[in-house]
Amino acid sequence: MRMSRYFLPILKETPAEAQIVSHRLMLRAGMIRQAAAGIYSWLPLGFKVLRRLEDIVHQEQIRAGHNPMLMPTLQSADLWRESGRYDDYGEEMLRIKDRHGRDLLYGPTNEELITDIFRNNVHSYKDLPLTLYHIQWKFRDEIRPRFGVMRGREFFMKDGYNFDVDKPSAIQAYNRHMVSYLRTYERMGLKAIPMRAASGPIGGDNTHEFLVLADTGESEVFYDSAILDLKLGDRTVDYDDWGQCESIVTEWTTPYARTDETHDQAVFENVPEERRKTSRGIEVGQIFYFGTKYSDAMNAKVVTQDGDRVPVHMGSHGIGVSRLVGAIIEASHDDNGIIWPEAVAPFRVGIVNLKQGDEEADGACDGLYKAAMALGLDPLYDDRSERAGAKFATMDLIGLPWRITVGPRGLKNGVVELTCRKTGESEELTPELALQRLSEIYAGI
RNA sequence: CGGGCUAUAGCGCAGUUUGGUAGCGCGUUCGUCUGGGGGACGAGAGGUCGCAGGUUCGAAUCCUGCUAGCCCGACCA
Repeated sequence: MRMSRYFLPILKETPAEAQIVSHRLMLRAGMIRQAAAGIYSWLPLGFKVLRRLEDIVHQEQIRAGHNPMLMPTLQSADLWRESGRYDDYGEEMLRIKDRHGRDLLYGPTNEELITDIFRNNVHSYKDLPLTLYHIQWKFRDEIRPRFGVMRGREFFMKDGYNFDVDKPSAIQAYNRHMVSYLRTYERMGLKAIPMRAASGPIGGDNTHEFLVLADTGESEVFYDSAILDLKLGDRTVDYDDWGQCESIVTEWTTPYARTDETHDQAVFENVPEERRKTSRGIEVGQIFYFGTKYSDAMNAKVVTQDGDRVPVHMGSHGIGVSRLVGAIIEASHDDNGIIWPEAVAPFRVGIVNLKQGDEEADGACDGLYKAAMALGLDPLYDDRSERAGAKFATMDLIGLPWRITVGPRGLKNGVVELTCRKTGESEELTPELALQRLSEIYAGI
């Protein structure tokens, strides 16, 4: 993309309403604009990041054998009356009437709808296990939305639901989800720690939250620092292998890691003192096993091998995709702006032309730009007639992981400069070598 | 929902106390000079002062009502 044709309304000054760093940077970098309290438009740069995250979530869910689908944002109140949650959910649920006076709601989650789909179409144990998920906009009418996309009213979320014939296989689904989530966050360049959680309004006993450590996090967290060293890396996971999933879950849930809701100081003190850490965390996902809560209420039953009709065991699992955009920025930025992990960067490389209008510089940049596109490097070429300082400041603000700087001084010697946003380190290379280097970096991502 | 606060040009703000017809910085447009970390000079454009009503010769300024947004708390992925 050429910046001269890109819609990138960056702000030099910080808008008054933004309090935390991710909100400030998302506004300044032209990623979002507020439409109403807690409701945002995603401008091209923000939308690109959102899509990158969505893609990663889909890939990892499909890899785990889960079925992508799409449910509507608006739901009929009737199903929620059936589960009893129409009254339980309270003011957070946005209630709407259609022209016929029928009660609708903007879905804050989808247990009822998915259970309805399930009970109408699945009747036998032979169709299990089954996990359905979608990535869709949700709405919770928070009393006080704040912190930009971190706590908006409208948010983009992956929510998935597993259906199993009994508890052991539902626990395998739980484990499978934990592993797939660990992979998902790791691919995004994030350290998200599974922590034992309280179950909240969805219900159930078996639940973990995934938290990204950041000073601005909403939860206080207590953990054994040994958990930070755990990595899936390039381990291959067979999601049908119950033993393997269980051992990975055991590995990740053995070190102490809890939020303030479930924290137990006595247990925590068994952790060696030097590894005992307290911090704040942003919740970016949660998994639940809640048994037959909804299948009982909504009569979702399957026939077992023995011919019995039993309520199906369920769990639900969520990843806050739009919130992750903010969480990643909270965890990865400096005074100059955002620092995107390579896997989620909106563009993989920025090309800065230091002397727009100079025949040699323009020519070199055009060549680099086309070659980078051909290599799939998705470059953003700053071809504006701005001065060097303004172009650098823009690139730093929007946080592309790599920058190629092209100017007359280097071109005299046949080189351009490749700079890493994160470390600030630069290297002079021929344009060909710079592209080759980037291809290698991105080959594994 | 309780407490506090704000609303003036695209953004950040001053002006409101003491009423006299709106200003600064950034951005933006045009021109010239520039050209490796938000450059300089010159000339422009841009505002029903959140909305409605009232007081007054006259309201951004005073009064009443409303709306929207922000912060703290409770709540929350």
